Amino acid sequence: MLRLEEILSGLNPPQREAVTHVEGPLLIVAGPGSGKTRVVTRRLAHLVLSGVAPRNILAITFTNKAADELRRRVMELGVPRGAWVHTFHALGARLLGEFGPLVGVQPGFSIYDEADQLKLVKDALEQCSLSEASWPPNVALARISAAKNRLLDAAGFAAQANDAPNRTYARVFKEYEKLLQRANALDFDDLLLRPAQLLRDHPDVAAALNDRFRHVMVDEYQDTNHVQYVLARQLSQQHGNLCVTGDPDQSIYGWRGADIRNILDFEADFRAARVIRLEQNYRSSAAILEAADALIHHNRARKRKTLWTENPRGEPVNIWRFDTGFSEADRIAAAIVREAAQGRRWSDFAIMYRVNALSRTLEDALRNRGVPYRIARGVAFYGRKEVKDAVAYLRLLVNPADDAALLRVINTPTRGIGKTTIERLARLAPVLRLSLLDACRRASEFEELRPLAAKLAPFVRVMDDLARETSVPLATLVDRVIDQSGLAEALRKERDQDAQDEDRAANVAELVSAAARFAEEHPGAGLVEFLQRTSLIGDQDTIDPEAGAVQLLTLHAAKGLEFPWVFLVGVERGLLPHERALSDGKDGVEEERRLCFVGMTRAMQHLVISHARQRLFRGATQVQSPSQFLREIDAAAVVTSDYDGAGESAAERDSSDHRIQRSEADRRIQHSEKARGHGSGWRVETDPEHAETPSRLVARRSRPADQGGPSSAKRASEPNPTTPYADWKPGTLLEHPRFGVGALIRLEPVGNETRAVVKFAGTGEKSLIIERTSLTRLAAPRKPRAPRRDR
DNA sequence: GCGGGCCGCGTTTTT
DNA sequence: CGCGGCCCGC
Repeated sequence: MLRLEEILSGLNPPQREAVTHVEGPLLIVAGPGSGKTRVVTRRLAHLVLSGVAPRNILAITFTNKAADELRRRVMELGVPRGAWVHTFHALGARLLGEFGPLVGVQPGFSIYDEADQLKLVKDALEQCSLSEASWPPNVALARISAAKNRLLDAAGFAAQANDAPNRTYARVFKEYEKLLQRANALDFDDLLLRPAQLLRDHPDVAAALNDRFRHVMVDEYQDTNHVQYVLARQLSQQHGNLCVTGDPDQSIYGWRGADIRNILDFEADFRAARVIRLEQNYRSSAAILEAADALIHHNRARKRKTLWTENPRGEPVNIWRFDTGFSEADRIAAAIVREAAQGRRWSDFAIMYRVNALSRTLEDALRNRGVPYRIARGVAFYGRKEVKDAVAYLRLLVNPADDAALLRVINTPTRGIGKTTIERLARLAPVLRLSLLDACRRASEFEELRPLAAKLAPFVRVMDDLARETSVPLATLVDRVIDQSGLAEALRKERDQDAQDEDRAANVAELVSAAARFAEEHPGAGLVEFLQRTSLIGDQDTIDPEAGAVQLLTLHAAKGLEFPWVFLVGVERGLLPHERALSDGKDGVEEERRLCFVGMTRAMQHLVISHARQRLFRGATQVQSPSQFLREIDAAAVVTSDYDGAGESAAERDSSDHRIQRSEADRRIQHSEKARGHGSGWRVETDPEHAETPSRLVARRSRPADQGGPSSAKRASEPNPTTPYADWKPGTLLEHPRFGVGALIRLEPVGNETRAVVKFAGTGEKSLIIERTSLTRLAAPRKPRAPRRDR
């Protein structure tokens, strides 16, 4: 059971003060590494200890990952279940599930993602007879989104549109809303806007929810936009028990509508608000903190905050200068290999950059040196085309009015239903006041559609057959949908024919596992809940700091994470601060500075900030100059090294320099070898438990083995190449064309097939159906790992 | 209806 | 340089 001493143990005075604050508005300004999550979880526990029922507590986060983490940690503290812990969007969806009809939202509504939205806007433009050339759909969409963030619906936007372009956008907005409503669909912004309207227009609901949620907590408050601010306010207006946590210095989503003033003005907005500052940093060395603090002091839009730490000073922050992005990448890869040889785990390192485009060079360098890595970007699982297709079938099943879903799948896999057919359908369905699916179904009843009926019939039959089976267990249903829609077969055929490096059939099969897992974790939940969840999952949720690999990520993706070693690359004018932000004036630059601050403060022990004098960008070499931010970092905390520049000192010309030169030659060798099918790769020692420790991860090089890598480590013994998987043991080395080499963790029977759970050092853990994927036992010599995009 | 090829474009992206 | 969208030809 909960005990006060336990809840307060190990807390510093301000942390303790924050945890024990119960009544009234509270702002916790939490600097980086100040134990914020700890305070939030303990505070929630303390509320319960003081007599608040868990079900009367609402905690709002920004990512699913943060919500899951908070839920888990609160439970570990011994707090009984019952508190609502959600992202803003999931909360909105849940409230609309309950009160939706009051604001015109019907049960079973679909949530449209950006692709769906874009399609809808294009349709709306067409309806308004506007050309996409003069009225770029993404601009229109941005206006609509911005309007919704300001709590304006189509009518509200029209009312305040006082110039010609905005009046046009207002027409598009109105049409867009009409299409959404016809599909019984909501976009992401609606998940916030509608609940805000609900609470505004229905005081009884507002009162009931204030009564239900006696205590409201909002995390990452610096990143709230206007609707979120309004929603937080509405939900706590009557009791005033709103506790927000955040750090204005880490507000990095202004470009997306986040309003830093929400946190800066909290005290003015919520009278008698208590403000508690968490300023002691437990994460970073004193040198790192000092450097970051010096940088952020150049911002004007801040809240007073004095960061300090009791941590040792540590090494100075390193600034590394390079001639090219290539030598930058290779030097970093080499440094990681050298550190790894000393016993650092691969997952101790992160490489951060402002734009995704910078990741390629780094990937190449890491691959060349046999370093396993993971990228936070990339098409996340639910973003993959084939998965979205499968999900669209499910959406259509739940919401037959979901026209966007229908358009996605009506000819996927191909059924000979093409542009003309679809156009005719789309033109007539609204006239007949039918959803597209109903129009398909009843095509033979209408003269204009009758010629199409024969072609449409098989598709309609698929949907009708599936609709009759929705009572089977979730995973079974998902499996049937994939199977009976013909998706499974089409993807299998595709795989067998053109042996591409991505196993899309395995990806949709994985959706079945995801459904099974969901059903297990959420007993009683059905397809509707599963879909709601999948619609709200983002890339962020795929970052796994524990994976046995170096993590590559954008600065935006880095927030909330920490790593013993951080490399911040490409810190050059035009890149960080980014040129597009420079044109936004001072506010733009301040946000870029905060971004840099976020990156720096992810580092625990070692921080390397690098820049190159020239960089290959968009096929052309660009001359780059160092970022102004480098000058703003306290010189006393920094050591600068010029790696291949002309003006370097003799002291700088150490062995690492030679390493670079040699590695340049190596790269060329590797390049030609790759072309001949002997590319580099890595292999995993046979103990998956320790797959991430460098001593077990053996870089396999085609060049001589004295390259400074962990080459002294034991080599994996060559596995027997031709044994059926029945005798595959944990630790067996397997190869997958997409994920590379991994170690088997376990086998599980799935019907009459077998699932292999495999830990890939690059990608992390995956479960794959052996029969349906080309998972092979590693044979020597290994084939080149399918290159992601080598030339 | 579908695939090949060409053209244009290219921050960041919690949901 | 690489991707995605779009157009055109089969």
